[in-house]
Amino acid sequence: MAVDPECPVCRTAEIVCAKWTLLVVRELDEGRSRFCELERSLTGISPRTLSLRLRELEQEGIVERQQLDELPPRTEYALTDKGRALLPMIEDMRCFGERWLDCEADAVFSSPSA
Amino acid sequence: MAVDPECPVCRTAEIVCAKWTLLVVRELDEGRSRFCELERSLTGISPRTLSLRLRELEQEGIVERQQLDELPPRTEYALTDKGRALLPMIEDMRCFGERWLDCEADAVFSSPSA
DNA sequence: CGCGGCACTTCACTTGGTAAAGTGGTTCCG
DNA sequence: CGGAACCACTTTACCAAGTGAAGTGCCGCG
Repeated sequence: MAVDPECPVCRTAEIVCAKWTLLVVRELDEGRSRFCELERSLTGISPRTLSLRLRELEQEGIVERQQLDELPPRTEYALTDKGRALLPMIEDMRCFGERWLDCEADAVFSSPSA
Repeated sequence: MAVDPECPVCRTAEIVCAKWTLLVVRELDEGRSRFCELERSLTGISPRTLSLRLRELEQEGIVERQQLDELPPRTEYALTDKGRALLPMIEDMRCFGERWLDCEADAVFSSPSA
């Protein structure tokens, strides 16, 4: 590719700048969630992309996949500590958006998680 | 696209997640710079992409273009206040990279290929 | 037994970034 | 004075990543 693989900013950017990544992290911060739940919250994401993203994030150790073997078998996803370490960026982005972009400051999404 | 245009995180993500954006912002934080200088610092960027990115960032009010009409006419780019408001994110990303990715903490740029 | 949900995958298409080359202006050098 | 080189890009052709729509295999439900 071209950007320095030694550079922490570049490396982080490659992870978090993939489309939807930050949004799934934010969604998962609200609590563990299943594929179809994420699909519903992230309106517009294609299942293919969600699947890819989840897999990448799992590989990176940012989310944890848990196969509950109930019947029918459910799959749940949750943030790891590493994943939670991304939250400050999301917070910064929210601040930036609220201050500099004309966003509804409170249209964060549904749910101010208790 | 699909992501909520009201959501400050989504809006900000759309801007900063375009490839190279954060890197040009970081570069510009070092001081105003010219096209070819940026081209050299951001090893691997194509002039087309740099041109596009600079234009977008200018439109967003994140960088300022200054045509000095010396001869030959030089063009300089610099961060605006809005642009500087992105720096905390970059800082967060550096922290994340240093803590969670195996990056040389100080190899910010040129690899010390001794 | 057919319908619907879940967790995906496959396919065809569009969009965004890339590499390589080109453009039109300038100054530098012999 | 001619040619090489620099600057700030643009143009072209190409490729990879994301999209929308549909499909798959598995299950449980009425």
